[in-house]
Amino acid sequence: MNERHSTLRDQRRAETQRMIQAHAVRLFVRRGYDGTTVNDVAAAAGVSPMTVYRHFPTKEDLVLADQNGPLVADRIAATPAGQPLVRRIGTALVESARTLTAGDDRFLLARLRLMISTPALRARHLDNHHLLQQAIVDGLGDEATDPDAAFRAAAAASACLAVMHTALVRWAQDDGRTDLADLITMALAAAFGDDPSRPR
Amino acid sequence: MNERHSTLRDQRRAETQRMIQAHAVRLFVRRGYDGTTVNDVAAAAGVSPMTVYRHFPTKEDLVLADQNGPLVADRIAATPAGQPLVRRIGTALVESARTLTAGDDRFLLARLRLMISTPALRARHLDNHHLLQQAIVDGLGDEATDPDAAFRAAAAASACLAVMHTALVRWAQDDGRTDLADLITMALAAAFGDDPSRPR
DNA sequence: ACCTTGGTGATAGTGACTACCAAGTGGGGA
DNA sequence: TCCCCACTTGGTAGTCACTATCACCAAGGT
Repeated sequence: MNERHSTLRDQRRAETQRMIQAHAVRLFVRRGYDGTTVNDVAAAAGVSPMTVYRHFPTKEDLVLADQNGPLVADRIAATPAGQPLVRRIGTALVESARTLTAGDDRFLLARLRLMISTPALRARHLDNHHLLQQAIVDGLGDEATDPDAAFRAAAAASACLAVMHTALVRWAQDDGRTDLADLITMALAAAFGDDPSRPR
Repeated sequence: MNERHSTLRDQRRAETQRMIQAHAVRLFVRRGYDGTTVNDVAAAAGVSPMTVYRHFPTKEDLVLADQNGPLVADRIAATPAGQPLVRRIGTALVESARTLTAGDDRFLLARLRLMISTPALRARHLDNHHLLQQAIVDGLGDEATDPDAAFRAAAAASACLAVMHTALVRWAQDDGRTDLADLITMALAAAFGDDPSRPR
């Protein structure tokens, strides 16, 4: 069939998505999330409302959509299996934060501030951790086969992700001045104990 | 003015709220959350849609509304300040779970299953932890005055709440057969390693 | 040259939610 | 006891997110 043929179409599709999202975030920042309708976004982007809904199923996705989720999950699955799970996940989260903040922070910060200040966005953003948590548990597949081990892994993963979210909130409040990786490290230490050498 | 005069009116108000919520959950369980409109709920409860919206600002509140939040926050504030925060919060959560499951579980379980299976409800339920987290940090007021201490407390609180949520999901999946307090204890041990028998 | 596929657009809905305004009712002060 | 008023409720008409269904067009492979 058509597996890798339609790279050009994929490129155009990705480009229109990026363009629509850029207009959306710009309008949301300027007029507020609730003060901006999807029709406004469509008009600003020069497309029909239908097109916006095709690329972003919900209005919230206009802010929340990114490709960072699987990246983090893969990084966690690649950590050595010997260490305790919270340390493995924590390390992967800190490394991901370093990668993420290496580029342009402004767009990321704008989106993050919207996510934190808007209840609907904050809720969905937290709920996305559910997917990441499942990906983590699945990525451990062979290590945690019985239900109890999977449950324990899920508990550890959710705790780490919640801690990261707290650090993200703090980072956004500080306008990105503090290093995100350091914030996550500090938050992880506060939650799980700050002894770096040995599992407690 | 009218401070404590209207106890009778408060009673009636609470009663109609309880009645509307009971009808709502019953319909949601039977026909599904998305398959039930607020008008359906209003009709089943014998009131106008307006009245439903007055008592429950959003459709989600028909499932999520309860009075357990402040109860937990108070219990945490009452824990001895000497112990590490995750242990204090964890203990309070386990005790709250015991209190909560002492009564009738069926209504609680039905609501919980709805919250877990319905994306919009799951998101809001997680977001409610944000309020509880803030209440915990505020309840510690005198103990954590500088911003860094508050940040660390927030990180610990969010981690504990996320772990509790994982236990709640497992509890609902087990139809409440396992003891909720035991599940929370196990999940806390998996995340924080403060299992008295064997730190991992 | 077909014609299949995928992106786009217009129309007409449904349903959650929000003013705004009208009416009844119970409770407390005169 | 009676009346006033706050509280609760109901109706109407709207906005807005989102969906279903139609048709159109522009590639891209055969």
